[in-house]
Amino acid sequence: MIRVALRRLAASVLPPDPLPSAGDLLAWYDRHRRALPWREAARDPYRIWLSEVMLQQTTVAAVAPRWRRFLARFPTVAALAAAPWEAVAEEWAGLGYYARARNLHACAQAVVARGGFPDTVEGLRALPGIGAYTAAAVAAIAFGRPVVPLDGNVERVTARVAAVEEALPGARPRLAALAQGWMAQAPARERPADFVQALFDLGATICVPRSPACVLCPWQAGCAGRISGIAPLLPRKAPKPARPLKRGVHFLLSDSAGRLLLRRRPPSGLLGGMLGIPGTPWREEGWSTEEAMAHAPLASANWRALPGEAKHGFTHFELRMALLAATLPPGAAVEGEWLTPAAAAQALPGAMQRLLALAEAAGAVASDTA
DNA sequence: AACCCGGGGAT
DNA sequence: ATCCCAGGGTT
Repeated sequence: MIRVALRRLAASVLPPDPLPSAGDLLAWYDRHRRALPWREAARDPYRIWLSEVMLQQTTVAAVAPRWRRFLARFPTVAALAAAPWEAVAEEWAGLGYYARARNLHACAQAVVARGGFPDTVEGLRALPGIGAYTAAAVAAIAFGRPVVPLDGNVERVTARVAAVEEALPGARPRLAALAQGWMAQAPARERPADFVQALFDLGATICVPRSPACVLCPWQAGCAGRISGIAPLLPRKAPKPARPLKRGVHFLLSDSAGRLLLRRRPPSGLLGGMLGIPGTPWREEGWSTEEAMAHAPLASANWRALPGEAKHGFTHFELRMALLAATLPPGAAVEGEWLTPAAAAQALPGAMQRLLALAEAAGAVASDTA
């Protein structure tokens, strides 16, 4: 209450904060911009869009090689649209947030159907997998629209420069308005693509979450957070709840050729549309052997428990999986797809790869270290 | 508004 | 162990 009163008093007595200089930031960007693969080519909306979707909650270092590999396999939006889902899923395996891949595929088909990418925020926003952030990012970077996408970098830079003490996510509209106000200045509005990427680079290389390098910052002189000494504490965030522990039991069935039984998971939900190793649902209560066996792909087989557990952390829960292994009895038929261990390691999400590693450590599958 | 959805790197 | 990352969809 006292703080709010003081801020009101200050606002009534002191002149308004000077706007950060877009020119200073752009001059810094011209000297220190990161060399990223999607900045090398001309402004191809397909390549920009692909990079933005891959970069959702995924680091630049992880995306760069996958972006190149994806484009080598699907060089155009038409090629992506025409590809079968299985090929897209295989190419996305390991990148996480698999709804991104499903929406990417649907978006490519929608873009081809309408004859190309829309060049406005509203048009982009209507496409599958394109939310407020990606619409603004593609509009600014690929089409030169003067809009600022609000990502984690821009949130952090803006909260610090303006010393916004309100916690996320409540502060988001205020931060977006502040950043959009900067874009309205010259020369930012003449270089929208560079200005938003300059904000990204500032947040990624100088205005980092912990220990920001304020002495190197082109905006240090006008940064209210630095001046008041609270920059490293911003932006404030609402506390997150603890993650529960869940357990599951999985079944690794090998045929006489050493191939493994996998099944395609349901198209929506956790790891949706991806291949998986058959198993029980994942729940907080543990599984008895009898109870788990009801979920086995084949009841009559030489199932044996492998030592240890596979652990995997998801955003909202921690997972521990036990693994039973068996070989396919002659003449038995089961539903699913048979893949070699090497092919499985290529196609499976990380959680399932943990199970494969457990099996390899127990000598239950051929380790493909060749 | 609340909840769901991966994986990897830095600290 | 925790935080963070060029977020989006569903209900």
